[in-house]
Amino acid sequence: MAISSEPSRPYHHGSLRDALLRRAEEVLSESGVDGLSLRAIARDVGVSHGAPRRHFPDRQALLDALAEDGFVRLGDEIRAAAAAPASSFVERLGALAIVYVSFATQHAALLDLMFAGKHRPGASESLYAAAEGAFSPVFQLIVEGQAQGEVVPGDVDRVALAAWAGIHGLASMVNAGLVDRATLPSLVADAAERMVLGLRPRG
Amino acid sequence: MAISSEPSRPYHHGSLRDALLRRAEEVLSESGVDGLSLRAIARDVGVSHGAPRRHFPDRQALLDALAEDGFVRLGDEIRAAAAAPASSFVERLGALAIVYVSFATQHAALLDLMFAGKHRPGASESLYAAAEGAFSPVFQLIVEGQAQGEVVPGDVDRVALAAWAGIHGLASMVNAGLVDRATLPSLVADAAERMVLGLRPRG
DNA sequence: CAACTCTGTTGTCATTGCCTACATTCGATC
DNA sequence: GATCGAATGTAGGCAATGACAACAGAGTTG
Repeated sequence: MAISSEPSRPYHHGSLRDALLRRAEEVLSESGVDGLSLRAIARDVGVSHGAPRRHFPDRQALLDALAEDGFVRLGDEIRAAAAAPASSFVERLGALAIVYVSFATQHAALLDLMFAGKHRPGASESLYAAAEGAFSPVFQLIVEGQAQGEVVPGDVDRVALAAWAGIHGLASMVNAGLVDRATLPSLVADAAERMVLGLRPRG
Repeated sequence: MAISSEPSRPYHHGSLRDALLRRAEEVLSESGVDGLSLRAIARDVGVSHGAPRRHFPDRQALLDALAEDGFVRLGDEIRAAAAAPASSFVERLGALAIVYVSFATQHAALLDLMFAGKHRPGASESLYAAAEGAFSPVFQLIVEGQAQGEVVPGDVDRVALAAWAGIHGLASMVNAGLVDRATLPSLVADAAERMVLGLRPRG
């Protein structure tokens, strides 16, 4: 299970922080947050139990870093989907929704971490930044939609939030085990359709 | 903090299970799941650290029981809202949504527990039953709506899930701290409207 | 009253997170 | 390139925790 690497490890690992995060994420997806122990991860990586402290003041800091990393990766995927060629606004937004649900369901434990971290008072500034960065393509797309008259005008934050709630809720319910995984794709399609429908300017 | 009660406690507490659950729920809402320690709760209730084991084989069992209790109480509130006099289908369904979001946001940590438990393999049968029982009024209402032609026909589970995703997602995002609490009521109203809109037969 | 079962107590153990002192390495400055 | 301070890792210790086992009191049932 340990990330086996150089046979004779130098005193300084060189990239301990990254190694810890990598291993932590493995454990996270295999055993959930509760199964994540700093000491065990240190063992797996091959350092002493005190070493992680130099990079993460406490366990929560490690979890925050994982969450932040999660937002970054989610942001990458969303950005890629947003950049992909798409004919219509609807198609474009639908693609983002699919990417989101896909990420959320493939990294259930990580998603919990990501959304548990935001409301913690002491959460780092960079976590917030990462979260905002991840969702910025969505906001951007909605602003474009508004400009093109495809989306109801109004405060973007509010409009986006309302629209995205259905997508996030679906992902959340899948992770809770309320949804048969096989029916997920069609549900996502439905949700995306409903989202676009809900965004339409109403006469 | 402890639930002070009878001065000279008999050897047998009489209702230890309930007392533990009550105290656990207090701790849960004050300090979250991570702050919940079996030993601390036992201390608070005034029993030895081994006593809880007679009622909950391990910590997870206590959490499951909390979740189950949460579903029961949520069910009570939903049922009450469903039973309340309401003129229209729309109004009725909106009332359920409000009750749900209200419960979810007032018991954020508990909600996490409730929805984390469902996908755990070893979760007890009664937890599932409680969850289904809590949501049954929603299903029932949607079936009625379908009968009255107010709701698109089709598999109830699927329709209800799709509709409820927006509500649940909104609650989830509020708990994540993405929503200013002041704007919540109007957002819930929006979400409910969108939900009803999405349920309408199209055609 | 005697066996039996529940329920609670006490003591123990491994694990864990966090802390402090110490060791080794790296890097900047002279 | 030597020196000194900062960064990084090690070793040991501590209190708290969850799980477990052996035991004890209390109620129950024959």
